[in-house]
Amino acid sequence: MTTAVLRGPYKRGIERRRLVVATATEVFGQNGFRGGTLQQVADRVGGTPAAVLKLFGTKEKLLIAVLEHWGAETAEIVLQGTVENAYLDGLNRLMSYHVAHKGLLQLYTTMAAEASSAQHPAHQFMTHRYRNTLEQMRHRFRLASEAGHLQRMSEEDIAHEAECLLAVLDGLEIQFLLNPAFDLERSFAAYVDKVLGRLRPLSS
Amino acid sequence: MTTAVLRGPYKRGIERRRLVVATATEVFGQNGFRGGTLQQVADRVGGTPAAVLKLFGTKEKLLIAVLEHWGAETAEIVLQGTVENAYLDGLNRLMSYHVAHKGLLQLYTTMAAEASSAQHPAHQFMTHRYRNTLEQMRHRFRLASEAGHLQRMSEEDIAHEAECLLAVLDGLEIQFLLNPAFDLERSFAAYVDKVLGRLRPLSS
DNA sequence: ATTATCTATAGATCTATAGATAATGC
DNA sequence: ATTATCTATAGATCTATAGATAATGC
Repeated sequence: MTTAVLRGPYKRGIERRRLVVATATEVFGQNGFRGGTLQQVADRVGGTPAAVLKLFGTKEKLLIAVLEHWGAETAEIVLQGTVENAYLDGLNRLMSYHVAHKGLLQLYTTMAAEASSAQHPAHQFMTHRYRNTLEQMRHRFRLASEAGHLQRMSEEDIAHEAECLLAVLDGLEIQFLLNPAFDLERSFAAYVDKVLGRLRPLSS
Repeated sequence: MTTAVLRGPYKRGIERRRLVVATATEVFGQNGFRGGTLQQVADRVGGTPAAVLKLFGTKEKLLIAVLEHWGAETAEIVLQGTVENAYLDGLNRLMSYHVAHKGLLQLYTTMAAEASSAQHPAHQFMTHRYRNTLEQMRHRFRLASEAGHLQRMSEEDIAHEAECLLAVLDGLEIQFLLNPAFDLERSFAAYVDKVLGRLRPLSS
């Protein structure tokens, strides 16, 4: 009776997983989780649904992998922002990234809408994500305000600015997806400028 | 050889269609068009998928009926706004309606995201809808500005205000769907007040 | 007599599993 | 020897159609 030794995934398998995640991002983004199929993913990577499932176990686990990849990717970009601008420059960078990676953007907006049903497998992920994002935005406005980079703001003002900022972000992204000619980066940057202009300290 | 005489739908059939459209709004809103099934619709109205299909022909035609119903319903509400406020008060009313009719709101946001793929049956409908909505918002800002209810605005300013207005509308709705405790009406009204305050003529 | 609904079913999916074959890496 | 991939397939859907039965309204 020999003991089975787990060696973990091969190098090629890891690379394959990466490709499948990127492809599933597009498929789920364009058709939603329930509408997108493993067959579509397999076709696009040149393989079979069975092979895709062996790599991730179930369709739901594949979605989780896709969402986590998306979360890590975007968080890193936003954190490149600076305190002076309440990290709004990081959000500008995020817009550029989204324009360049439309599949990820489609996944994000599709999941935000689809996952509002409590039964959806991404429901928890998305509600947590939104709560966290709003909290971080408030935190950054607060930091910038306390450091004197922005006016003094009440907690109410901070909450409202954060809500509107996230809303404009999501809303302009939808407009871009429905009209590829729409200049997402320019429009969002204009909103950011307007916000910063409005909230700059009066003294300086 | 008798000539077949078309009598059109019975009273009960018309009522049934209304119920199916309302139910399909929820089903497509919660699961998307591809994810939502005729079986789900049939279960909720207490019938069979075959009966639902006989009323609308195909699943796609049912979606069209749902979208047209939604378009008519919302357009009527927005038109209750006044020129003095660039019809922004009509949008406030729309928010109240959406809070009271969550299924319709879910359909709207889900379709906006899902239909960005050119293959989606609602693609044309949604791209047209967004183009029209933006055009109407610009038109209303222009009217209010020319009538002296708002500051003089350049076409660029008007375009940017319209984009942001629609974006905030969509974005705050998503936040509400992902967090039912979120006060959508209050938040949107606050944005509207901010916009009107910023754009009121300096003289008055 | 027309419209509406149901049962039954065709034909095409979809997810997931089983078992065999191929590729990778110790 | 383990991991990865394929073929084949089970079992459960899904849309849509055909044909029979029930309900509606002239």
